[in-house]
Amino acid sequence: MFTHSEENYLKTIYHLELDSEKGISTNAIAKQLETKASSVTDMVKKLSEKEVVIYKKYKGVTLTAFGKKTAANIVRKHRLWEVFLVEKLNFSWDEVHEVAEQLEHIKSPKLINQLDAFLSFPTHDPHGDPIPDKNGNLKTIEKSLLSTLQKNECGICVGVDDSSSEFLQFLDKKGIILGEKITVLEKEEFDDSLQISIQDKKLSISNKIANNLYIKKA
Amino acid sequence: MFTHSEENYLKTIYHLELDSEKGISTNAIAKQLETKASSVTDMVKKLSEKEVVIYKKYKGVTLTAFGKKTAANIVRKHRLWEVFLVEKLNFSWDEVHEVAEQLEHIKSPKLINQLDAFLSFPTHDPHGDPIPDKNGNLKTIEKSLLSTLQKNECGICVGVDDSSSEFLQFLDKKGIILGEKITVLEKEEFDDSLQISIQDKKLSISNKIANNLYIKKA
DNA sequence: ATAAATTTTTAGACTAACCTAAAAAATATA
DNA sequence: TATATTTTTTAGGTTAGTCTAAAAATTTAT
Ligand SMILES: [Mn+2]
Ligand SMILES: [Mn+2]
Ligand SMILES: [Mn+2]
Ligand SMILES: [Mn+2]
Repeated sequence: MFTHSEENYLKTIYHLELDSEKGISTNAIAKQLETKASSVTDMVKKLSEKEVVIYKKYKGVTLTAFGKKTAANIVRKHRLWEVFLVEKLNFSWDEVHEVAEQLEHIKSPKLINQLDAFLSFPTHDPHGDPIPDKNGNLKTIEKSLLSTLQKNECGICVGVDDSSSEFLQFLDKKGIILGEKITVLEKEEFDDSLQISIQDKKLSISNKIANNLYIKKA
Repeated sequence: MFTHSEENYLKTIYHLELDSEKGISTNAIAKQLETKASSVTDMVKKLSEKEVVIYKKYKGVTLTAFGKKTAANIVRKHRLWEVFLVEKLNFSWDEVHEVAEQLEHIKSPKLINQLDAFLSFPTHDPHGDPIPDKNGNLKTIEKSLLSTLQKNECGICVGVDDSSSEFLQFLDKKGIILGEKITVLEKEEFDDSLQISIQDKKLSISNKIANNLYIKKA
């Protein structure tokens, strides 16, 4: 139905649409896919032909309902494979993205349904991102950035915003693990750094870190 | 390193070389890959550039040592994925080929090593075909076609020659399962059909079937 | 409101992987 | 051995997906 490349475009547009109201610009897509805006223009014309996006020259693109569902399914596959790699093949959470990037393009509805069952129908991937259901629906939980918590507030660490290996490895080193309770002990005014406790340990983290960690308020 | 298409060519040449002494003709490759001989000529030139095959105009191609190792690794991936699909995801042996055909192209050495371990280092795929080791070496066991057995001889059913879904589903229907002991009760002269026993059942099978089942003599 | 800067599209070109039709080489046949 | 048949290669063309450079549209700044 869709080529490897078309699928990557769809997924990118899907992600970009999640945090933006307006049409997605060719430049934004190009930046994400590390390609050129002119290549994006060509591709969005094709995607428009295939009725997965609405494209108005100079106005950017938006996914159609069909496009959204198609894209969500690719995201579903990506995240399920990530769970598989971590849970079953002992990959660490900073190693899975690249491989999932390939696996997400495997075409077999049975494969993905069986995988889902094999993994006991996970709801989130190793980075705390929600896994779309078969119909492409995302159930979004209300989560806040750690940086928005006040002194003495606490919550469960449920996800990361930046999921680069560098950041993930940094979290590993600090001992910050998804699913653990984090309490803000102290909040420094002048640099917005935090003193937190997690698993009986106390540690100090910068605002940059706090801006990339999601907390579900208790 | 190699494109999806190059990998498919390598794998095809590898399989064709297993039962042929001479160079593999462009026509043979074209037939297998359902493409045209002229396309094959183009591709073998490229593969020759990349030093995975030796190509002499009008003389066919042969894999180099490097090409053989590369091809064996693709076959290794294909067969490990087939095991995974059957053992872990409840696919039946007639459904796995198409999906493995896609999965074999996923590039990640760690993935395949971990998968191998996860599956407890299987030596054969669901069709009884051997899985090459990390270095591309195949350990071939001596097996015979069921059609070569004489009356009252017996052996373990270890593989199929034809692994089309039609044939595999036919075997399922008949109750012929890999790993089971088969005894030849009777051999008809005029049509080479056999009366066999398997798992306490007696059944009659045609020569065509007997020519597509491998037996390890007891 | 005009001009300048930025963004986006168009035009033209490239490569990979195919194709068809024609030419050339190898093989089979008389 | 000469001729006919088959196999293989070459020549030229197509499509997908990419690129650079130039043109056009939009946005920002004066
Ligand atoms: Mn991808
Ligand atoms: Mn993820
Ligand atoms: Mn393949
Ligand atoms: Mn197989």
